[in-house]
Amino acid sequence: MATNIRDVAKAAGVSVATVSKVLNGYTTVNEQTKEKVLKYVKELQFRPNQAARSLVGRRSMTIGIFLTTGLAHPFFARILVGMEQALQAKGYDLIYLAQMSWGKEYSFVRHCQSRNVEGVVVFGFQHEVTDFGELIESDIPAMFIDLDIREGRAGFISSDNREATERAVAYLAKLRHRRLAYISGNKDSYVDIHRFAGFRAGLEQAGIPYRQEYTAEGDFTQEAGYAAMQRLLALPEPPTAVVCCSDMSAIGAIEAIREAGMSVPEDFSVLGFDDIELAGYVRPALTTVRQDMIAIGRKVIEQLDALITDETLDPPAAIVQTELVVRDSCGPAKAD
Amino acid sequence: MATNIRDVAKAAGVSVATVSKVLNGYTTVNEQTKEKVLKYVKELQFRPNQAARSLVGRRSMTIGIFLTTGLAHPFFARILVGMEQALQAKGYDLIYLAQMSWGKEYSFVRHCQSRNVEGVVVFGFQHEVTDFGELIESDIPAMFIDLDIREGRAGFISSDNREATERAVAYLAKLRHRRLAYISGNKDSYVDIHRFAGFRAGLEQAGIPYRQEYTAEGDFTQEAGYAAMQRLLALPEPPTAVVCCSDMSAIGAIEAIREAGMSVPEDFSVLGFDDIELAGYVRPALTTVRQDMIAIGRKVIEQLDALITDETLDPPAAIVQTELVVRDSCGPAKAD
DNA sequence: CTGAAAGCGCTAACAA
DNA sequence: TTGTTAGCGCTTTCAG
Repeated sequence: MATNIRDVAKAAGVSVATVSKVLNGYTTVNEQTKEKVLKYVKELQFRPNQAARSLVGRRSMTIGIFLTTGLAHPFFARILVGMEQALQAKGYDLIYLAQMSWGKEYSFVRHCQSRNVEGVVVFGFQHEVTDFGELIESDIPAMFIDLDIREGRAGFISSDNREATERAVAYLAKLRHRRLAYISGNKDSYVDIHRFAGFRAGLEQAGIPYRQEYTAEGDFTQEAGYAAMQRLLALPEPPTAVVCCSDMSAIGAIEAIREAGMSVPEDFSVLGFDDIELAGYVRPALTTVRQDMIAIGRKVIEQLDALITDETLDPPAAIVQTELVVRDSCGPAKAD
Repeated sequence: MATNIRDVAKAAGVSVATVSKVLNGYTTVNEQTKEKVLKYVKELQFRPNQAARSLVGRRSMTIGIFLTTGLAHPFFARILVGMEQALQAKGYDLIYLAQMSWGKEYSFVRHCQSRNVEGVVVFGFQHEVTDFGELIESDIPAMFIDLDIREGRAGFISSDNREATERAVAYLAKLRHRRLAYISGNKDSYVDIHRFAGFRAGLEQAGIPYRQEYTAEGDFTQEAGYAAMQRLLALPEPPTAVVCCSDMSAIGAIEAIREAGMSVPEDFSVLGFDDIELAGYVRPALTTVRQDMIAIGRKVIEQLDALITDETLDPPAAIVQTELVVRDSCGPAKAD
């Protein structure tokens, strides 16, 4: 059986209260006694039972995680890596609330409460999919990734989507492209709205008029990228370059371009977004905007911890820098 | 504040004991009372506090997870997807014990105990890296993935590595390759031992004598695959086909073959293992052994649940079927 | 500076 | 069939 505080107290010849005080850093304990207690804590490898701890109102050191998109999301793994570092630094464990499915009978908030979760990180891209009202009203500290919710005790974090896309357009413009297209992600998603805004801003910067027909709707997937590109190519005056809202769309777009008998980057430039692992392996290797998912993971925990430990803190809207990774999918515009 | 059992009892006009009995499925409760209690449970959205529950010795419905390799492992995401299904079905939540680092000061087992974890899944590939002795002695039900530990209350699960590789060799032999090489993973890993055994068995089946010099040591990475292939290519009589212990090694191997001025699959056939996402995207697309990581994830939880709920159960050694995915990286041997 | 005792939310004997 | 009560392991007043 696991050792408990009484075992330690008995071994050290003190009361459980004293052991508890030592463990919780009270200064009202004699240095001698403290040493003695600590000695037995180490010897017995005692770790206070978290359940009992959180029961008496102490911190549970548990953070919950929820994904609206399911575990299969391509970034999830990397975000987790980043979270891991911060989790360790701050002393939290991460609990994946598996039974969750938002809706009528089931209450995510209740689930969190029953698990004594101190805070929760939510990862997803669409507002409509789920109703976060209950969570926001619950006053459980929360951090959203790629979802601009900032209300009550909930903040969010995301990449600098707008600037990143603006820079991407500038890069393409420097390659002398003038007919620039945009393949969007899901139209109402936070990231798409900002990337699209960046696209338009970039156009303006470069003195290129915006053309409605050069915006093709997608949904972040390869299939959508493929279909969107086909539509773009069917235009009377097709574009010569495209910025895609995701690497997967970019891959789909390249597929469509190839099928139309053209090659990338000679005839057409394709710029992606994300820099997923695949990006460096497909041919041509993708020129793309790298999102620093590890930094996002780390920061989301740091911010959440801040929210948890400081009740008065205004919920953050954290932005993480991106970087344009130049590979082989973009080239100079052909003089025509 | 979260509702507790007393709130429900008060609302329903019964004692807390009655509420508890209803919730725990005791049959000694009047049908009327039960209905009434259930009504208020639903109305107040009551969920018993897990901490209190596990404190009194009830099940915590919590499974811990530990990765010797860190979160960045390429399979982890897919395994998680599989685990998710089973977790939901069985009603567990998953806790990632983040502060862990095995060794002197830190006890993984204590950590599990302090979190009232009912069972734990461990994922990694090398025995040496960590000492699992403490875990095995602790009697905490455990399931290892790709690590053949079967002792006490610990079992394991893995793909049919031996048969898979044997089949892969048979496939290559059918393409009339006779000079078959093997690029290994870490030599002492469970999976490599079995894959290598399968390689030799396949050779024997095909009536091809084993040649020591055709076995090149790697460590699952792309770099190792690249280096191993270079060594193979430098042989006086180089092989014409290679089976690699991972897709990443296969990708590295292809790189080396190209650099040597040959092409895949025309001059050299390369067969991978895993079928990671990349496998279908690199050129040539990899012919490879697909590991069903989703099934592994699902099964590992099911087996762990069995171990948890049945104290007398013998720890399982579960094997999951693989499938040879034929793409473009293997072709017929050139008649020479 | 130390310890006795109450109580966190829940379950399980035991009484009624 | 229901309620009273002790106690899980811990923290925290409050006396000593």
